[in-house]
Amino acid sequence: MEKARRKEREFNLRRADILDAAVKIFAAKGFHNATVAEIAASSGFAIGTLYQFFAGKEQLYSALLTEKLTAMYAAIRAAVGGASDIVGKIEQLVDSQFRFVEENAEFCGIFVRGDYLSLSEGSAELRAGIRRDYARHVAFIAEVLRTGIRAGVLREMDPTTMATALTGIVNSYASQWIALAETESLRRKTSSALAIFLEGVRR
Amino acid sequence: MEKARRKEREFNLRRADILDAAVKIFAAKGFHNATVAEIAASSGFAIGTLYQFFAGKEQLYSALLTEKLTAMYAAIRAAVGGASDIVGKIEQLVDSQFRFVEENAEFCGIFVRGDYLSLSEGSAELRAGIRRDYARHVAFIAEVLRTGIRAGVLREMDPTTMATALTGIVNSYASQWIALAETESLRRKTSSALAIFLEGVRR
Amino acid sequence: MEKARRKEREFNLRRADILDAAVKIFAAKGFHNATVAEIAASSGFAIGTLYQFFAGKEQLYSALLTEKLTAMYAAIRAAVGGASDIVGKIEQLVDSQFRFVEENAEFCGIFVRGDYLSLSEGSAELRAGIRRDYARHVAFIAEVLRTGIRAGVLREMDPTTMATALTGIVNSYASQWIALAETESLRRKTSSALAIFLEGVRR
Amino acid sequence: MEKARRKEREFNLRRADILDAAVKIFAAKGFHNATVAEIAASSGFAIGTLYQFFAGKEQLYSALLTEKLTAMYAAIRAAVGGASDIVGKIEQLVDSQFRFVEENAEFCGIFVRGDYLSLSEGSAELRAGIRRDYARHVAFIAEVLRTGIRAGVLREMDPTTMATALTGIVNSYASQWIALAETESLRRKTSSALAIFLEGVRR
DNA sequence: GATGAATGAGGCTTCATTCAT
DNA sequence: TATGAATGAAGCCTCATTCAT
Repeated sequence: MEKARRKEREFNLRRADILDAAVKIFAAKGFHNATVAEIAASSGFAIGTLYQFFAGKEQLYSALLTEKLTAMYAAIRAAVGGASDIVGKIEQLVDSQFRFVEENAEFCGIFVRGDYLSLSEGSAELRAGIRRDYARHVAFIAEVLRTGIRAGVLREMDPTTMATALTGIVNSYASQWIALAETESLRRKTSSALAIFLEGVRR
Repeated sequence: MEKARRKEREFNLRRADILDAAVKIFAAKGFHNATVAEIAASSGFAIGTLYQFFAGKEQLYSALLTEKLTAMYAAIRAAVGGASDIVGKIEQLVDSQFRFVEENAEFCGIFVRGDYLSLSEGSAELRAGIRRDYARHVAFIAEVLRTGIRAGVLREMDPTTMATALTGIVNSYASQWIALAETESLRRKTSSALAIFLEGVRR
Repeated sequence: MEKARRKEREFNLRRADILDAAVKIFAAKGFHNATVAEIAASSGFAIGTLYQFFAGKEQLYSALLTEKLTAMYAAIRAAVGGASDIVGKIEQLVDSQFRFVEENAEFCGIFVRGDYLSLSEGSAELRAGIRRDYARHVAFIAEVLRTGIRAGVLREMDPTTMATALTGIVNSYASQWIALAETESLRRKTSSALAIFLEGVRR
Repeated sequence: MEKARRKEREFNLRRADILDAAVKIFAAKGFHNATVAEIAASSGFAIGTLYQFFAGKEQLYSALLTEKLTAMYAAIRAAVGGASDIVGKIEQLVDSQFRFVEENAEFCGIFVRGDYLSLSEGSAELRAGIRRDYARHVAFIAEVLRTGIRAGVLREMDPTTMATALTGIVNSYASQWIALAETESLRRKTSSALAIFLEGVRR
């Protein structure tokens, strides 16, 4: 059936419209201060319509976080996979994350704003899922770094600790960029972040 | 009047009791899921009594954040001031922050949990204040680092960017420690963080 | 036109299908907890289609009650009309009602469940109609009994009161049977009900 | 503490006020068409206040039914206990039930209206409880009648069936009285009901 | 000063009904 | 004619705040 196809495509488009509207509101006001009515109005649908796409406010929020983060992690892995040498991989790590932040500034604002997890106690599931995915991401980075250590390019050091430092630097640059609503490209900072991580700041 | 003194001292003690109870609740459930009734019960006061110490829930939360952060920044400055050379200052920067996190794990959990800013739109004031203080903190660190650059110890590089990287590393270590509820002292990680920041990870 | 005939017949068949599906749902969950979507799904029609047969949920419910009850009253009258003597008529009264309950257990469950009248204030009409029909039914029974009194078979007593007692006994037997989901035939109880009504329980 | 006493008494008074207001509304409009706001307004409290006395709308309704029915069953048992001979006991059974109906016409209207059980599927508990209590009541009546059979006063017959018939007659009289909003005392009908139950209608 | 019961605005969600396809 | 996605009014409930005791 051709019809079913089109239906599904339209469904996904509308769903994406809602998510787009929701990101803006959630990023601007936080989970609790955003109202379903507001998101509905902003997405151009009636309140009831949202409930045909998402089972509730929390599920909408949850879908937002989960899907975007999944995409981000995937993009980063793809970028890293495209580089051949260690340093290139680390550079891609930083650069692809910066690219994602630039392209999803509003979404990332949720994290800088800080309320990405202020949900009812019920949804420990989402919290756990996000944390698990983050842990996996750090583990992935650690694995990349471990290769560098084995290759003798990086210092002998716990790779997870190294990965923690790297994500810290990257997140901090990104947070600054978002918080200050800087217009200059964040990606220009890639080399700076990379340099500090690789060479340190001591002369 | 001696009486007025005692009154004030008692007032401050009670106020601190409330804040202590509030930290635990806010850290455990987030701003919106914590109820005033809960905080009152946990602090041993009646609901109405809380309103004699704080004008409202947001103000209580605000006081909590502001005062703790002020103390933290002050502690860091004091620690840095106690060191004479650049590297020692940077070490104190890291170490004193780690110490604060260790001693205020619950409070810092608020930040890792992420909802430190999920307030009503009205309190943009608090948000702005926290951001301003953070910016000042970064500026302070940048100033320390600038001295290091001038002294030829650190690389020629934008000191604010350097400071951003440093706070990123420190926060990332701290977040990991809190999120994983690690028991081992966070301060043991000081040298590791310092090494990465100063020397980088490249062999 | 032959076509119009077939159309009408089809219309009535579909209508009956919907009513059949509706009885089950209403009986199981009550008027308010049953949803139109549920009835539509269960009857195999689309939601919108239901509205071509019934003007609304209440009207559907109303039609259900009215038509079934009308059929029941008619069946009872027919049965009573088939008997020649008073006692035979009363026996038919009881027996035909029991038969209807057995054959329409789900429908009667609506009454035992109790929400046959929990409608919006608007539909006082239906309420009134059902009550009127019930009053007529009681009046009909009273008339039958009056004949018995005149014939000297029954005690001198207000026939309406007698009729009230009889319907009470019958309804009570039926309710028990439905509530306990008994498998044994309810009609076996006809003689028992009749005996109590006619002879009483005193030895 | 004298204070706690008074508090509790006041609490119960207010609670009773709410129940009184609720009976009227529920009886007039049914469970689903009655709104919490309406009950609150009618009882002179704010909406939120109701929730300090009852956990929710269903619990309020549930308390209403449970408490009233418990009182009714208790009153009936007390009345029956006060009679010495079988016939006197049966008479008390009928009379005390009629008295309760007269004194609680509004409440009993809930049953005549019929929606006493149209609750969400969740509260099967209440439904089960009411049915259990009713079964116990019938069993109690059956026990009384069994004594009459043993004493040779009543016919040899299944006492539960007899009890079913008796409750049917009584309920039917009561329903008529409520439905027709008759002003004449229902208790005058006690002897009529008793006569039919004991002697039947056959001359 | 301390208390905590009362308040009621505001949020999330449901579902009967409509109407464009 | 049949469909079922969209609609939005209306209801239940929460909880920060007040104020009479």
